[in-house]
Amino acid sequence: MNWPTAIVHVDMDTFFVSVERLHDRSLIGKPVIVGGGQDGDLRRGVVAACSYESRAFGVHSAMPLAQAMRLCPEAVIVPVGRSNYGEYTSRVRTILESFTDLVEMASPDEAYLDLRGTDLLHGEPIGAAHHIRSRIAAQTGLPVSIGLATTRTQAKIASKLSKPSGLFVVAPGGEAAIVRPLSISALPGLGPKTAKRLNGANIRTLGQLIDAGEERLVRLLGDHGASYYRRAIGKGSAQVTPSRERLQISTEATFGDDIGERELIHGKLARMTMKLGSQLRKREQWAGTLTLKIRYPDFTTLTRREGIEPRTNDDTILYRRARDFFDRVWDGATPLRLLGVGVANMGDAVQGDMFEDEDGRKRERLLQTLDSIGSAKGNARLIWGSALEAKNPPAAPPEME
DNA sequence: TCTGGGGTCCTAGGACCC
DNA sequence: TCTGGGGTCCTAGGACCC
Repeated sequence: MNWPTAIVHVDMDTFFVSVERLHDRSLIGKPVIVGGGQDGDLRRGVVAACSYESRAFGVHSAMPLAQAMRLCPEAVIVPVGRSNYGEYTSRVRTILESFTDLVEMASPDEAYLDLRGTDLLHGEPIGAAHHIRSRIAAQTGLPVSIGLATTRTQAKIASKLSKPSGLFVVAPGGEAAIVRPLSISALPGLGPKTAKRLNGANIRTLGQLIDAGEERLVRLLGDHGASYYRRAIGKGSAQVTPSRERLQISTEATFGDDIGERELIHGKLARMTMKLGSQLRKREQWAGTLTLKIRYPDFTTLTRREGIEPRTNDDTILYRRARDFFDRVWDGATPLRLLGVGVANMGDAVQGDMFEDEDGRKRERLLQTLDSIGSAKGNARLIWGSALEAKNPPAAPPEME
C-alpha cells in the first residue's frame, strides 16, 4: 500500500481509570468513576473519566458527579489525582519517541505520530502501528487505541472507531467512504453548537456534510465551514508538531461554598499567584499578560486580561497586580462560585530592569532558593513572610491550610 | 443534590499609526 | 471641513478538546 503520508493517533482508553487500576487491581471489572473538585470535594465535582462498566449505566465524562452516582450507585468513586498520571504520560511518550522524533502530545492521554522515514526500522505503517500498540500494552499495562490514516483528523476518527484497545486503518483514498455514515459530531472540533446549526440545515451525517459541498458550508458557518469540509474528505492537515512551550498557564478553583469576603478571596489569589510564579520560574518564563476569571453563583462568568509591563515571574508582583485587578472587576457584593487567575504572553525578562536595585536582587535569589528546596506549602509561607516585609505589604494575609 | 480544571484557536471591535 | 484604507496590537468572549 502506498502511503503519501502516514499519521498515527494514539489514544489511551479511559486513561485515569486505567492508571488507577494499575495501582489497585480490585478496580478491574468494576464500574469505576474518577472525578471530584477542589481537594477531593465531591459536591461540585464532575466525572473526569469513567470505565466502560459505568458507561453502561449512562455515565459519561463531564457529567456532574452527583448525577453519575444516582445513575450508577454501585460505582467506585476514586478522587481525581490519587495517582500520578503524568508519570504514565511520560512513559508512553518515551515509547513513542523510540519510533520517531515526530511525536506531538496533544493531551496527557493522546498523541500524534508522523511515521515518515520509519519503514527501514519498523516496517510499513500498518506493521509499525501494531508494534506501537503492543509495546505500550507490554511496557505500561495501559490499554490503548490506535488510528492510522493519511491526515490528523482521519487518524483521530480511526482511533475512536478502534475502541476499545484496537487498531483501525483508513487506507489512502478511503477517507470519505469511511466517514460518510458517521454523525457530524464524530468530526473532531465540530461541537454541539455547530452540530445544532447543521442539523437545522438537515445535515446530520458526514456523508450529508460532504454532499452539501464546500460553498454551502461556508455560507452556513463562515470560514470554519471550509475546514470541516476539507477535513471530512481527507484533505486536512498531516502536520505533526513536536510539543511546544506552553502558551499560557492558569489555575482556577470552584469553591465548595460560595465566598464573598474580600480578604478570603485575596488569600486565595495569593496562593494561586504563588503557584503560577513557581511554574513560570521552573520554565524560565516571564509573563506579559495577567488573566482573571470569576464566576457568580448564577454561573455568569467574567474573564478579563491586562498587560504586565515589564514581564515578570515574581510572586509578589503577580499577587499585587492580580489583587488590584480583582478589586476593579469584582462588584464587591456578589459571592463567588469560582475564582481563576492565569498568565500568558510569555517571553524573556527585561534585563537589568526588574532586579536593578539591591532589594530586587535579594528577592530573586530568595525565590530561586525556595523553588529549589521547598514544598509548595513551605514556599508559600516563606515567600509570604518576605512579602510582608516589603515596602508595600499586601492588605490581607493569604489563607493557609 | 445540576454544571471541574486545564488548555488551544479563532473572531470581532477599538485604539493607534501611517 | 472632512473623514479612506491598511496594518498591528490589544482585550473580551465563543467554541471546542480531554
